[in-house]
Amino acid sequence: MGWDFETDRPIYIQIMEKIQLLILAGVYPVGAKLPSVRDLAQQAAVNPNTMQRALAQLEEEGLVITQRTSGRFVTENEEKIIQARRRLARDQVTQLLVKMRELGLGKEQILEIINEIAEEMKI
Amino acid sequence: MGWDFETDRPIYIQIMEKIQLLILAGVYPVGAKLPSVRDLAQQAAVNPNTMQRALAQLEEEGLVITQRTSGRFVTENEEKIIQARRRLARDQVTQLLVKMRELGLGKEQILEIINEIAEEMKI
DNA sequence: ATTATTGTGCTAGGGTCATAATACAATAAT
DNA sequence: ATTATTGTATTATGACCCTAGCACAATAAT
Repeated sequence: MGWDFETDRPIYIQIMEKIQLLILAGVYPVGAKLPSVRDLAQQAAVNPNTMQRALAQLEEEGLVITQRTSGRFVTENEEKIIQARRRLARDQVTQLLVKMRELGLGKEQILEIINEIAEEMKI
Repeated sequence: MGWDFETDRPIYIQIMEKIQLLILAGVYPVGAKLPSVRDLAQQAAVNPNTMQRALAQLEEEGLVITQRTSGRFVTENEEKIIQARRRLARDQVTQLLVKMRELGLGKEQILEIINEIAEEMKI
């Protein structure tokens, strides 16, 4: 199968973001063991080098901890996860509002579109 | 000066998106002449080849028309611009809602964050 | 004790992206 | 008529990305 990647951004960054999202969403819970580099690489249909690179990056964010020969684990620090989730959500919203304002839309128009699409997506 | 670019995506794509946004926002009005490839390249502090590539791409979207030796112009077809603006706005919102849902947030929480940030941005 | 699994490191090759430096043809400007 | 401006094309070079195919050291599993 493999994961879906956009063609215009480095794969290793998209992998990083995807795994981060899985952690923030609780798919990989606090303290859980991540699959091995090789397993994840196979899941994503990507070269192990690329997956290794993504995971090494993820480590710098502090959400993941490496134990040299037993594997990688989601941090036990739940507060860090909560804050990262909050920050990601706020960043996404900020990014949207900036772009909508650049398009010349006001708050009312923005909320209208959001409600319209939320309806379509059954949120 | 030069424009701001993210480091993780091709510059020519970011240029394409930026000029498209300027057109949709009316900074380059219907029928207006765009600056020349060389001028735009200098404004953006980018190689003319890169700017040329971005503009050639923009052309395929149909928002811009080229006249071989007099320059490039925003399309006279205002309806096309309106539709493109509407589509961009909807795509941005959809993209946000998908990500927020992946984060496990519900509609109420999403709207709360939006209002909070809209307040901070004085929208 | 042996084997398997873990993260990690290395080199080589092909592809895309961006820059640099020219060049050309068509037409607008003078 | 001459010059300047326009989009466009070409070649070369360096950087980064991704894959491929290895290899090694430490430890978990047997």
